[in-house]
Amino acid sequence: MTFTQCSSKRQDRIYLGFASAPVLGTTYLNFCVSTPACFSILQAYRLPSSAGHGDVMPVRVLSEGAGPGAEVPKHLTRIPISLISTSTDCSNNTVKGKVVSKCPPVSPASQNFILKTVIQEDDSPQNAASQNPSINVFLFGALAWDFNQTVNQGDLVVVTGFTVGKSPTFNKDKLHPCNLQLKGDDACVYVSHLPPPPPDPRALRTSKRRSALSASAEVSRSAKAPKPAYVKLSDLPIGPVVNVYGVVVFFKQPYKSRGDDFHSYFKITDQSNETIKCTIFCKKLEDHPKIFQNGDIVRMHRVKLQQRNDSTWLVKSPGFSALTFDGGQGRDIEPRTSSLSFHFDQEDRRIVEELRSWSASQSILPPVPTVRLSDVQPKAYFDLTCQLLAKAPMDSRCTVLRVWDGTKCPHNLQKVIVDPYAMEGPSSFSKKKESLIANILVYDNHAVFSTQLKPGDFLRIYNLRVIPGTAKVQDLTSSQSEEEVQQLAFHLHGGTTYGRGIRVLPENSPDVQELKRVMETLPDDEEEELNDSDLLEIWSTPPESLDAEAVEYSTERSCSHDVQPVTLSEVKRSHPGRVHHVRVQLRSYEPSRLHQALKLYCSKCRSMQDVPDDEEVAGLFSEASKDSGPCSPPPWALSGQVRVPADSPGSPDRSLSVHLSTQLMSEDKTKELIFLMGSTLEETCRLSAGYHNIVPVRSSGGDMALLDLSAPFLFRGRKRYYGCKQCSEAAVREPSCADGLELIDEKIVAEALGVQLLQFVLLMKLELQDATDTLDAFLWRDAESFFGVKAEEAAANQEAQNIIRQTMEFLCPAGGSTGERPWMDLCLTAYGAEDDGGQNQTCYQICHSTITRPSSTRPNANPA
DNA sequence: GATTAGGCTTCG
Repeated sequence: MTFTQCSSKRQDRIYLGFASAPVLGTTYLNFCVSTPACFSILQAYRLPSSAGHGDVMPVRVLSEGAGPGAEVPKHLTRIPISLISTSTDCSNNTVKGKVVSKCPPVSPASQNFILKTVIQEDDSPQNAASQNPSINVFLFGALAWDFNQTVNQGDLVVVTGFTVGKSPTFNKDKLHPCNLQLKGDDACVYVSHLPPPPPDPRALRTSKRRSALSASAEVSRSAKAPKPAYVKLSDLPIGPVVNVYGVVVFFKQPYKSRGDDFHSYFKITDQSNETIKCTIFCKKLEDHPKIFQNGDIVRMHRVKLQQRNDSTWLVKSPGFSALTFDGGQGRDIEPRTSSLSFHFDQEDRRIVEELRSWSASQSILPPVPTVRLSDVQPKAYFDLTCQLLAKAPMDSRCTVLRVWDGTKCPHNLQKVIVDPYAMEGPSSFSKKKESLIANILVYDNHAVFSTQLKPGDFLRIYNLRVIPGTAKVQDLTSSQSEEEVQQLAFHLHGGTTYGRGIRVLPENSPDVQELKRVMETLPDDEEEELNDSDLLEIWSTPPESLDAEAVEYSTERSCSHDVQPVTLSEVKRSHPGRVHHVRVQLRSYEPSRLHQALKLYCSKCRSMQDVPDDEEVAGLFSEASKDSGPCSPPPWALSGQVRVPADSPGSPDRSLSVHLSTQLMSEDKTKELIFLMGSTLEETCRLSAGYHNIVPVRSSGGDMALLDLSAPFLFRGRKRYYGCKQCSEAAVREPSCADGLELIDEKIVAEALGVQLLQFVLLMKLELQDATDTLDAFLWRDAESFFGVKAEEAAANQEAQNIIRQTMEFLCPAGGSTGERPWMDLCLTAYGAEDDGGQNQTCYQICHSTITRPSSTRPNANPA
């Protein structure tokens, strides 16, 4: 049996409508013959008196097709839009452009219509969207009405008889400093219509799979609504609302912005070779274009080009809607949308097919990073189409997705320890299926998004990173030998760069269909029979995701509280004074240098202090030895000399003065307790090997006194004891051992000396985590039972320290991932406490909880 | 009604 632990090496740091205007009455239409350019003329001819205009108005609408055409008078000179200024001579000039937007006519005064349209130079030398000049054109009165009836987006117009005004909206729309105003007898518009699309009997067939309701909605829509015109991306005017089609060449999945909406960022291109950035904000995720991969074709209605920061962006405007199509040639043309009602006909089909074949003939798309698990390469980034089998939150920022795509990755894959209770979906699979499963750790925003995923979902995970690493594999058959094996981990880092994200694919998507076909060739889990050896393995080994040590380490609650386990977020919401049971992982802990976890605690004044380090203590000894004036020992003491062996060969032994209790002398217990004066810390430690209790003393004004209580008042073997400065009334007194049998220990000495004994405690702050939250909890009162180690022992012996260190390393492996941290069942108490600023806060303490260790690290089982 | 964000890898 082997266990693995991932220690993947960190690499270097490594987004026209038709106004339902009141009926004006009859407009008189007069048809003329078109020029080769197929122009029609819109000219005021006559308006009924009911419209409130003069009897005769120069309105004439001339339609293309059969009949005589119209010609733009030859004496008129065309001027480029870019050269229009308020000083332009209007009488003999024309302006020609494509209608890129047409607003509904408005009627500020009753029946006095105004219509705004934007025309754009269609044949200027430059082809860039921002370069093609366009201008606002305002039409008044009956001309506005006729224009609305006759002219469509995309039509080519020539206007004459205009006046040039200053554009009040130039600052906003950046279109043109001037506008054209068409009113009065001289105003005239020549129109060249876009050819109408041929009728297509298949128009409605694409909706065959849709419900009758939506199909009928389409029919009714297409019967009533005008056909939208689409603007080529190179012709996009800045400002006006337009409709567009484009091939996606870059995209990010919609993600929650810092504002209120989801944000989609993508780029589209078309046959004009213009690439346009699109940035769409929508509250609802389903309103965003459903882009699955580069090459997809997006149709957007009611968007506008906006100029900002030296660049242009396509943004949505009111009434925005989007359809998305697979961009693959020959694939079904099935619009992706959540809208029940949308217009889609043979014209759309033609546009999609044209874009597909155009895009197939170009090299506009980046290489497809979609690979299967069988083909993954270390260090690569790739898009994975897969099925989610199970998932489990690892902590508040990480979720593991257990996925498969029916192929077997030839590399070793990272194992992840998952709490079976936290797993959504099966917590184990057959051995065969298990070998096809990849554990994908998704972080941050993706972990949040993953809460919406359900086992069984088909997913595409974008920009998944393959991280090569090594795992320590312990082969128990060869006792303690460890070998390192290469393995791969899959991470979906937080953020959206390079389109990182997760998308649920619909079941009918061709990629999912393909995936299903592969999976269907594999035997079902249930069909696999368990044989004897499998059974044996199940009995004798833990689940594969647990490592060998984890089997032996476990946490237990020893309390008798009858409460159900709760999540950390629930703990945080409850009031202080309660007991909670939680199932958590250790995210981090303080102090990282474990010796700093040792504290000295006074049970009387409840103060806590750090254990002084050796340097500080040595300083106190050296200070004390300077006060070596004459000293009269107390009457109960006998004074003498003690020889301190030299610390190195060649140097002389040193003699120090000691004082002993007369009573102990009489009992021949000379080794039990000595009062030692003038020694260094080091000498005191050396002597502590031969004397059970050593109390360092000094001379103070001729009397014998204890050292400053920052130093230990007592040395007992390797243990040192400290007193509370605040609560002690220290004086050198003879310990009383009434029966003479009592062992002299720190308590007896402390009591005799009037020292309030400080207690060794372990104090740690553990950052706990579960799927819902993190929480800082103190481990203090029950720290000794948690580790099974006395704090006093930890202060004095290496073995005890090792146990604590190993336990912490097991609970929170250095450099280890969340997946490698075991789950702990803990009992927490919540209590109110004042912080340094006197503010009330809730604190948490771990209690009644124990770690049980494997035998190899149990105290005394394996003395070093 | 405005805001959000506006690509260009990596904490885990």
